[in-house]
Amino acid sequence: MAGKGEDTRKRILDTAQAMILDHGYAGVSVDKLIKSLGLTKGAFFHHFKSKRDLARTLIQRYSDEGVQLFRDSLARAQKLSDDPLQQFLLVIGLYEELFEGLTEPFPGCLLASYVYEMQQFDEETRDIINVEFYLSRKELTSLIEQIMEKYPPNAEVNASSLADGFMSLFEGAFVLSKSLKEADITVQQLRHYKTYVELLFRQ
Amino acid sequence: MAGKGEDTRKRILDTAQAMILDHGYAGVSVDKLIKSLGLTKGAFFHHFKSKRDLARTLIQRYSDEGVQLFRDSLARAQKLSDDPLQQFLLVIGLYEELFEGLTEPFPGCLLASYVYEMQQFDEETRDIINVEFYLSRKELTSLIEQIMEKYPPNAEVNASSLADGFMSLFEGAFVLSKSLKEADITVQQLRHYKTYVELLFRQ
DNA sequence: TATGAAACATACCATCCGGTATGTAAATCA
DNA sequence: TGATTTACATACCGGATGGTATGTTTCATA
Repeated sequence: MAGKGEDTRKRILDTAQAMILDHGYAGVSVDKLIKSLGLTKGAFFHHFKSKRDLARTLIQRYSDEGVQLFRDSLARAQKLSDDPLQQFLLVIGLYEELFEGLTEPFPGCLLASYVYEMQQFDEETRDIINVEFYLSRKELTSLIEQIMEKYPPNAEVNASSLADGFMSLFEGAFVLSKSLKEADITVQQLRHYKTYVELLFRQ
Repeated sequence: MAGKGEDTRKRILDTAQAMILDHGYAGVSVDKLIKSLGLTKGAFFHHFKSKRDLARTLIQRYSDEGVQLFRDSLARAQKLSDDPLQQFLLVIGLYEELFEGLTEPFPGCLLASYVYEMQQFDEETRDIINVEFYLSRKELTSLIEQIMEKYPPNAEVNASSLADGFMSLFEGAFVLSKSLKEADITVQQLRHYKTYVELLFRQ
């Protein structure tokens, strides 16, 4: 059971994240944030000791959710197949499902938003972003290496850069999607990535 | 011959662009900008009637340069080959060359930087970004359609989403590159894209 | 060499910014 | 029930912000 305090804290985080993806971190003042929440400064600084504290908490939450989503997806895929290639294709399919239903463009990636304002943040906050990308790369690379051992690729490719390609896909698709206001760009790029993997490892 | 005024104007634009890619648009105050340039407010507001004016001028210049680069690359490729597939592969190769020599990560794409602060800008500025993506997509799609007519693809793909993939590649690679401070991510992703195109259209 | 415009510099302003100090109602619990 | 903590609200502060008004210097040109 979440108390009222935790509920308000979550409301602040959710609203802040949505606003930051549209205005940027520096573009979201504490005043504007609390006004759109119907709160006061007292409330905000009760839950977060500074704006930097909010920024750090926010990106940590976002990063944790991202890692969790990937691990859950992989776990589901591993239950459905023992073959690493099939597992990877299933994971891609699960991400497709996530973005298939959207009528509006995905609001964007908070990591990318931070990356383009990197100097606004302290080292601890910047490190959270780094760790997220390193961790995702590591786990994805491990899966792709299993695939490459079993299926010799039809072109000279490198496992970790193929993993980077998967992460990069979302970052790129989100930017185009946000600007062009087209909801289906991410799904289309996921399908291209899936096709690429199939063409690479198909005998 | 550029007078001293035009030179200062260019210096402001160049410095502003570099700073915005690190701090975000809202994170670069006019004060900080002129301080790092060794100028005064009088100088800045002589060259730009407002900060918004700087933002608009900056993104227009960046967009124009991007379109120009693509058209130049395509023109060079067309001189080297009559085949649309070879032309596309050559264009990708030319972009590879551009990013091959870098020792530091590419500072990022100003369009993406703006996209993640979209609400900071007026409609005219937002439109410049839109037009850039639409135009690039259109010209790239046209080339890919020529390829598809001549070479039936080995998988069911769509020309415009494949074009989106090329633009998306840079946006994604820049984000990873900036965060991980690895200079070669963009080149690696360009090589993957080239491999994908080859696998798609190879008989 | 006089003149006007371009290219800056200086001083100032209203507003907004993150942050603090203090107060208070409500929930928790010994 | 009394004491303490949690969860807010109010009022205020010093500094930064974008922008303006008013200079001064440089420089081409007539």
